[in-house]
Amino acid sequence: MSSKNKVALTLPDGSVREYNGPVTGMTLANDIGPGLAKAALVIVVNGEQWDLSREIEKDSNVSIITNRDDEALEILRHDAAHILAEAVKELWPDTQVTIGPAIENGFYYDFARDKPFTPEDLERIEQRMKEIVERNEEIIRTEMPRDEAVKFFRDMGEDYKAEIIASIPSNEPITLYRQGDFIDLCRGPHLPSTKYLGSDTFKLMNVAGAYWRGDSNNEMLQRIYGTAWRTKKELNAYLTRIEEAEKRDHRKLGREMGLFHFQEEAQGSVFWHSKGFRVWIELERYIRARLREDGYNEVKTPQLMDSKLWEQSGHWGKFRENMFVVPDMVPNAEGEIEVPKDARMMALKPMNCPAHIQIFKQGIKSYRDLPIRMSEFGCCHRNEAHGALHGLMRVRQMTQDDAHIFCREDQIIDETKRFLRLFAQVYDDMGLSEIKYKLATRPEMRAGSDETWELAEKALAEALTASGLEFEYAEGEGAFYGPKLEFHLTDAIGRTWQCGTFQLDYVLPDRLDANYIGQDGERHRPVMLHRAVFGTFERFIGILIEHYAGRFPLWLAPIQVIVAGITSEQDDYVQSVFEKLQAAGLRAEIDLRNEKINYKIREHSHAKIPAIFVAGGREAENNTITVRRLGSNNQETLDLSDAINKLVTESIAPDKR
RNA sequence: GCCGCUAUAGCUCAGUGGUAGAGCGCACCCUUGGUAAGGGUGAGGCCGAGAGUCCGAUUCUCUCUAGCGGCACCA
Repeated sequence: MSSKNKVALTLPDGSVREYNGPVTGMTLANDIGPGLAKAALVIVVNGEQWDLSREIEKDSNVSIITNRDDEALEILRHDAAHILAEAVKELWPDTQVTIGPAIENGFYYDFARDKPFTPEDLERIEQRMKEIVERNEEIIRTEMPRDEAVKFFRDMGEDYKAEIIASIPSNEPITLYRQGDFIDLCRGPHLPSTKYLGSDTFKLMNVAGAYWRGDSNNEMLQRIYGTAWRTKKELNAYLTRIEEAEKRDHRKLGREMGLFHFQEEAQGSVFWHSKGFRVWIELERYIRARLREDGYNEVKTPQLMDSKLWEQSGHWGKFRENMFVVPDMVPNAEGEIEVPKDARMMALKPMNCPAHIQIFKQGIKSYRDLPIRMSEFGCCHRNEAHGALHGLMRVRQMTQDDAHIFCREDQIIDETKRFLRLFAQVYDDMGLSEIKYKLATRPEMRAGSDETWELAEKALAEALTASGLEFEYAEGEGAFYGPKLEFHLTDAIGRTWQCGTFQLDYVLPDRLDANYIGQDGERHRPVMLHRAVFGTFERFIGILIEHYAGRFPLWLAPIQVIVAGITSEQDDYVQSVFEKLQAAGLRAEIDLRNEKINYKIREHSHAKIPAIFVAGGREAENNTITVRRLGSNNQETLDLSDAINKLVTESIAPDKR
């Protein structure tokens, strides 16, 4: 028991330091050693990050965060955001500040103002930030009573800040941070002064619009993004990393490799060129085989269906603005389009599920028939917002490797596990390992009872855990008809995309009146599991292009091998090699151009062709071939049949190995 | 859909109030060369679409369309 004034601080190594009264983190660090005092950034007091200048009044467990700790970077970036805000306020005092957190790789700050920031403004701001860093302004924490704080910010014309205070729970203190003349509402903690952020370790990246509080009903603010690091070296490494990553961008590679293109007349829909479509064909063959192995039966359902069905399914109500709707009519002889009032409305399917239920409903199903795993490479159309479209990742016409599993409630966990096994197999085959698993739970707007949701969410969590997968919850992100598992992959630029999905649905079978006869002779509702492994071919191929940086494994490569001759003397031999490669089922091309071998090698290497077969006089004479593989500067001369066999073996798809 | 930026040759990009240029690619010719660019010649553009200002617009202004970066929405 410590006396009233004494403060005992327990360090991570278990040692205890006693003080005769309140003590700051800075004092403690100084007492431990001058080296630590220099490196110290923030102190953790009973698990909570505190400023070094804040007085610790009670016995506590403490640890000191230095520049070397990962947490330091986040605090540094948060400081950078404040310095950004200070710079903007100095340059344009009328601009209102709102929020500015640290994010992955950097920070941002949202401002409210009429005039947009220009690139020149960004330069000025960055320059001013450097000045503020050099000023080495002390960052001072103060607490303020709630009412006073609201008035304080209102008087300054900072209405957003006043609004934020109102949303802070009443049991939490209102803290302000001052640096120079700039005062911001902030939870903290911050570093002792602005110079802790180096003047050459950060960079402003871009400006973008962002809604106040993330709500599209609110006004739009101007967000400035920046990146910040411990050292200039780290900053440069990051900038280089981004540059490198941009080279893998599937939109760039897709054009360079001639895989696909987009054009205005078909916004958001892909023109697949023959090379790109070869990847698709191979993937489709592969997943079809995997699905068949796993007990799925493939179907094909209509593209265009009466709006009545969509009304019944609930899509008309919930998904209407994303649906392409067409009247069931043709233009008159003059080509004019007049839609009669009573025209039947048809919709291009945005999903396959209602159609699959129609198939399920044909005939009477017994509990013995379940589960039924019904798959379809369904081509769907969704009228995505213009601003959402993004290369292959977000399109308006997409083909899913979709399937619906109709099952009894007692089969849910087994079916989930079974799906997770399939999923793991497929992603392993593709060499994709960095997958984020998320369990999306009940949203505010939802159908079904809480008990049902409780059960469904538990079932998914249990199946994930049983499959040994680590996951995080995405609260409130579930579909209105049920919770879902989301499988996220990251693209070259660091954005994450949901590919595979697994959703529980108690609602749709009910709305569309699907039932089966149970053991008890009564009718029961089946549970419907919506699931996709790739998600959509479009997005998945986009991810694969970036994942492989265009260097597809042999089984997926659009062109697997190119045969090139050294001189025109070997044209006949080269032609015969090419024919043998084709006969062996390989995707081969031939290069008889009047170019030097150096040139051909360079060009085909740039085109990311996995194998180049070179034939000169020696090869033609001995019936051999010299093989050069992508990524290697070595070459190897082999008997032609051996070389072909080797390639054939290597190009066997994972499902046939 | 919202905020901002961009749109010139197949690709990457210069450029100008007086209707355009480079490199790569492409075509033809010379060259027959052994593993990442051999040489020469040449053909390609309604300067995204529409309107306005001007004697004259690819250039300035406005509208539209598409793309890009975010936000919102979502596989």
